[in-house]
Amino acid sequence: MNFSSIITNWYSIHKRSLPWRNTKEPYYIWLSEIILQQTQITQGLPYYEAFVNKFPTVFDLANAKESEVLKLWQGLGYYSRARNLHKTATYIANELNGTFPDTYTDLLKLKGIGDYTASAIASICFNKPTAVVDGNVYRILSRYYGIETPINYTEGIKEFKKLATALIDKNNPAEHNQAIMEFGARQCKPKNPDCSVCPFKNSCIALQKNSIDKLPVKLKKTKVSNKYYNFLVFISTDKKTLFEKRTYKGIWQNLYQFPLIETKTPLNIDAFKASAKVKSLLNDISFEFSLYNEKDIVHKLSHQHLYTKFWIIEVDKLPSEGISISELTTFPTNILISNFIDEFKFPI
DNA sequence: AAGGCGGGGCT
DNA sequence: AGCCCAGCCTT
Repeated sequence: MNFSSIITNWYSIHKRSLPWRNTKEPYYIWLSEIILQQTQITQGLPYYEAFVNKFPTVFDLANAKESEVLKLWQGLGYYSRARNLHKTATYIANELNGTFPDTYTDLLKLKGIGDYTASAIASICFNKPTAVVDGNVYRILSRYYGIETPINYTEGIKEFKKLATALIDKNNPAEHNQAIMEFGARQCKPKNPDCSVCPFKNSCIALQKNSIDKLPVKLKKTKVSNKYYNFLVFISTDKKTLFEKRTYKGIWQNLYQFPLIETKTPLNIDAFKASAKVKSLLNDISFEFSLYNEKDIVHKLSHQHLYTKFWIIEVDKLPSEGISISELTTFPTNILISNFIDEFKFPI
């Protein structure tokens, strides 16, 4: 049996039942692929269900406001996916009459669709022999063939794409692609795979050379920077607060948050009171403030650690136009703000 | 070519 | 604490 047959045989026995495996409708496959980018199935699954429920067709998604899409995406991370999802839905609904492109090349032109996703949709929906190369495929191929080329540089990316393309079953690319990814997720796992039950145990180079835990090779280290976030949680006597949209580039673009003072070093109470933002906002206003959390809440992103304080500022009247506290949960926010709103006892 | 972009789970 | 996850976009 060749590589593809072994993989698809394994898949026919071990595959999980997942909602997007019951359809070849491009809209649903696209939705699932975007949600699952850099996201484990257990984390993405409830979001997929929510999106299918709220936006059953690409037209429903296109007709929504971006803030509605972000609200449903809240907590999933990599929010550019949601913004691009909405942009592409609008394009497909309005310019393509709701019909998805059916080739790798045309799919690749869409916002938010790169090599992996174009290959996935073209193969699963349109039976094109376009091989997917995701984290699972890198791991399986590097181990099985004992390939030590780093997977995060151009040379490795091209080498693995070429190999995956050579291996794909042209008669059944949809099944092949899904099978190899499921095999990577369930059998050829990153840590402690049970190679004793692997169908490739007699031919896997890494297993023979005892190098399973060294492959795939990935060189870059993401360096993490520390930042100090001070959120200003205003509470007025008429039960309003200030909530702002992050319109600038960077993390959490187009999500909402309390007014923020960002510093490179911790902000003590005196520095907080002396800060330009506090002064400008609270000039000529009487207020009382307290600190919600004495110890910083540490919010860890892949490339930043955010040491966060929430400052509670009670005022008679807001320094500028605000929103009703009861409306807070209708705005899309990051998980940090969302958790605070859930846990803090606002006087509603 | 390199770096930014989230949040959760596992070891 | 570090790595990984059905990657993509901008610079």
